[in-house]
Amino acid sequence: MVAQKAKVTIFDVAKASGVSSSAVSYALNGKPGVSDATREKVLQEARKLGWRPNGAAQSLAQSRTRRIGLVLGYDPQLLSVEPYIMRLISGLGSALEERDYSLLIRMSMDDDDDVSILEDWIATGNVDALLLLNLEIGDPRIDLMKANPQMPCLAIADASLTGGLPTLTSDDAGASGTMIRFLASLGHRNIARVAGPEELGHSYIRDAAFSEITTELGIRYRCLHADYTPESGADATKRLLSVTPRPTAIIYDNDVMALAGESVASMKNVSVPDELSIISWDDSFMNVAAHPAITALGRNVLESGRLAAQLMLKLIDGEEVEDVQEPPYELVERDSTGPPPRSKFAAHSQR
Amino acid sequence: MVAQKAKVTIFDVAKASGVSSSAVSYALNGKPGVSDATREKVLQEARKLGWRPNGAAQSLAQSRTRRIGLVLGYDPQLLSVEPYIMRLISGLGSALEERDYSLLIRMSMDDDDDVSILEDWIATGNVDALLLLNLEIGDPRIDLMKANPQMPCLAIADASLTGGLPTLTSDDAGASGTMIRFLASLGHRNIARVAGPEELGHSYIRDAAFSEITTELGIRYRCLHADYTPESGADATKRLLSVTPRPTAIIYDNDVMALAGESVASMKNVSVPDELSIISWDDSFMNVAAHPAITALGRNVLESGRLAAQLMLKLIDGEEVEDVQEPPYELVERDSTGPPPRSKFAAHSQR
DNA sequence: TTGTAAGCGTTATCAA
DNA sequence: TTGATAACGCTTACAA
Repeated sequence: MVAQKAKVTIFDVAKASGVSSSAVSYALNGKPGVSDATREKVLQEARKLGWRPNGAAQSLAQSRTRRIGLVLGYDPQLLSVEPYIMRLISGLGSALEERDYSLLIRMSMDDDDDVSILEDWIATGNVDALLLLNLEIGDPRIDLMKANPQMPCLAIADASLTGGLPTLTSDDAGASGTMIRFLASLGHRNIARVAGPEELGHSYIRDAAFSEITTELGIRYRCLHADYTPESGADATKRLLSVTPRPTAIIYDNDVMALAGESVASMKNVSVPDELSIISWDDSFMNVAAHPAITALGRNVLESGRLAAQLMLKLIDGEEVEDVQEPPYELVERDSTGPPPRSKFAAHSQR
Repeated sequence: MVAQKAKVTIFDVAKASGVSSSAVSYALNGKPGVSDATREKVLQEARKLGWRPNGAAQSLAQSRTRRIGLVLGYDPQLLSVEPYIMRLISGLGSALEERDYSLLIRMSMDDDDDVSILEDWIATGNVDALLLLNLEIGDPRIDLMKANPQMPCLAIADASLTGGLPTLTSDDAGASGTMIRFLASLGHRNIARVAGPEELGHSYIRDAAFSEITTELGIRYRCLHADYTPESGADATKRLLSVTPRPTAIIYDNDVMALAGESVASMKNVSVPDELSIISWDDSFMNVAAHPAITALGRNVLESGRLAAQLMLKLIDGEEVEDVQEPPYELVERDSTGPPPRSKFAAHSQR
């Protein structure tokens, strides 16, 4: 009842209950091997003494830590620009909580660091499973995990990037199609995209999908790579708005760049959505707060996090895990999208 | 060199080096008690075998986990709206990394949960120190920590809320003064504030400071409490814009609400900054991306995180820690602030 | 300088 | 159903 100052161990509980430490262990863990009477007695004494299992001892004995490891790339800019990570952590955390697991986080300063932290965790047994994010093409982490198949590991990425590791796949290609077709259905035939950094795995997937689908639909498409910051988004937008014929719609790979793009349009007196449609990849409060509110491709990141946690727990339990698809993207139509300016003539009206 | 499948222990290293396990331990930990020759030999064999200390065993033997605990309130909305937490985590993580510490995170679903997670960590010894955020007035966590003085604990909050616990104080009162005086110097005599939830400790501090300072300066001040979401920010803005005489400047307690407020102004054809000045408390990419770009009160949250980490490490080392001040807020002037509309007449022009 | 052995607090095996 | 007792892998006091 009362929290004890001195640590109370199972031996204290054993003495108080008048039984051995092993009986106590069985009783406290709900395992067979003790009579109901002593079990009752032990539980009572344990509660009375305020006993709680020592984490390190438990980990040592069971080689199980009840922790899941996540290495975050140290890029304060990216980390704070992207609501994604925090939402993912929320989802992970809430699902882990249900199983009394916690999330162990370390920060890597560069890619080598990233790998060595993972190596450390694998070797020291400090976590029960690993979650891999932001895989790049030919990512060294994949080889590392293949060399250590005993460590459960889940990747969140397009399956083409994960080399056969258990994967929670994001449908970036499908989402690309959704957006292009949405714009096409509004009448747009000349669209542009302000993408994220080229070396990121999902940028690569998106790049490929966009090229393919726009070609297929006979839509003019132009892509500029930026770095997710408002400055880079504004910059790319300025360049795109000076191209002739000017694209009638721009898709931004994140919300900050979309907002920055909308600001540029406003400054240049390019009316949104009358003269220019804007879509943001990944939805957030920013899109709602903007004026006009920005149409966005949203996904339930929280649910992704929960799903990822559940899959890792399965892996830890030794179950087979098939690749699972993230909750699908959904287009949230707001006020920043509309038909292109009088289709045919738009291309001529500016020179 | 090559990663081993089977776990290699100090006994393996001992056998390979032809010495005892304790000699190995001394050698590997750089402690005196072994000759340079054997130390050399042991280090060499350890590397050859790919030995790494087992985390659980080390924790058990030293009662030291090299982990710091952080409980996050599960409010996906707040967590993702606020770049603050992610930036703080980045700062914490980077400083902890330098000392090979990691961050253990759990998610609490409500206040009771919060306390019981902390209790659990204290009792099971799963972390070496705790970081407390978002303290409320009369927060139960303070009593908990006072009842367990053996657990190092740092609070990030105004010192008036932390009941004597080691504290990294944020100067919310001072910051309030900075903003009010800035607006006053521009000529504003009628300002409003869209605040965060009333029950939050720092809202309370800000509320008090604002009332006091505006009274002192003879400035008309009105405050509406919202909940950090764009909807609530937009709502509050609408109400404030319909008050007579209309405030000539609005301060928002976070950036999302500031952006939403700016959108409302734009919709109502209230020109920013000509007719209305806007300031955001806490700076982020949103403010830069907005149009007009939003003047904001920024602070180096990353540095706060690093500072907090260093203080906790000191506490863990048993050093005394005096209360420390967070890096100061700084006003970043952008395009959303300016003098009020022809002072005297502004109040009359609307009825 | 070195090795032996006793913790650290559990879990789990094996006789009794 | 019980209670010794041996892991788990490391640190460290104490002997040699």
